Amino acid sequence: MPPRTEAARRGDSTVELPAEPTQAQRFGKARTAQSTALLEDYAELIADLLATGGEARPTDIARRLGVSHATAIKTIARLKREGLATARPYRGVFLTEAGETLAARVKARHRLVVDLLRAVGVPAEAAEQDAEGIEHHVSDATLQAFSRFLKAQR
Amino acid sequence: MPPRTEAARRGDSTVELPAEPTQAQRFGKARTAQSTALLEDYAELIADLLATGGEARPTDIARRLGVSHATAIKTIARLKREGLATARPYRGVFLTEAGETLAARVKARHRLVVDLLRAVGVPAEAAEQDAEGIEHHVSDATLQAFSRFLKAQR
DNA sequence: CCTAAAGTGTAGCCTCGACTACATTTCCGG
DNA sequence: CCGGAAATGTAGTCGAGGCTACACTTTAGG
Ligand SMILES: [Mn+2]
Ligand SMILES: [Mn+2]
Ligand SMILES: [Mn+2]
Ligand SMILES: [Mn+2]
Repeated sequence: MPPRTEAARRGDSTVELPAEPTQAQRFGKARTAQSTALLEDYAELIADLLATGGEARPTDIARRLGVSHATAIKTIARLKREGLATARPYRGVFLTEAGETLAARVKARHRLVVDLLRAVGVPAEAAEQDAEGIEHHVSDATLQAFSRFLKAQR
Repeated sequence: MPPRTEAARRGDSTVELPAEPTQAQRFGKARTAQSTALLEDYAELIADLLATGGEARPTDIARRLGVSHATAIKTIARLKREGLATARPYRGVFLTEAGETLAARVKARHRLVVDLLRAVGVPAEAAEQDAEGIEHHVSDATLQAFSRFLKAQR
């Protein structure tokens, strides 16, 4: 069953529209972003717990995320593997330099996304809810645009 | 090791800030949204292929998404399980009524997300790229706000 | 018409992220 | 000071979503 799609052959010198490889790259990047989303949320949350309560315990993390403590512990193991966190058994979780950097970036981004949603008229609770997922798919270019837009708003 | 977090006990009558169960629900919803993201992208793409080329073959779908054809076929099986698509062996994939409804909704939402990003100053390519991930986390309330904002823009 | 290339399908493997069940460690309160 | 509750850690299972390898249809084209 050879190609039925005779159009859109390689070799077209004149660009026209969202070509197939372009779309494939977009989907691929979106998949990559998703794979780091969980780590970002953990880093942000751990930093928050450390800042407020002074310690980040697996059970606290699990309760805040709405998952079992076993799940949290496994993901913390992944954070350690990726060099984002350390943990002393029965003594809580801590962020490495890289982890803190990530957390700070993620926190600022989260805030910016919520602010932009609010600025275009999204109700508070919907903005908070949607931002939790949206934030992981916002590129630097988009983030800068958000920032400029908010600055120009006032 | 009993609870160290004495504050924020259940029974607080005076609301104050993003409580723990609230945050857990947000994360949970974001996880749910993510689980349907792939099906949404497939539905949208299949509808697009059927509308333009007349047929949606596993290989075309795979190439457009940037995955192996085996992966595409497995996900198509999930679409069938969920009642969103049908397929006759060696004869391509089709959408059910539910699948078409989903595809239409997803396509409109995708467009709206891109338009809003562009409207707040996001460069074209970044808007297209980020929308691919963002779209799956935009609630109806947010979508309505986007629509209102764009209408008011002009 | 027949064959080889393209498409399709199946099987088996992997990682991630979720869960439950159970074992171990810590530490509070009587 | 010690017993039990809470927290922590470990093991095993599951489904989703990737992949490669291989077998089987279909069909274009010589
Ligand atoms: Mn998030
Ligand atoms: Mn966040
Ligand atoms: Mn998408
Ligand atoms: Mn889309």
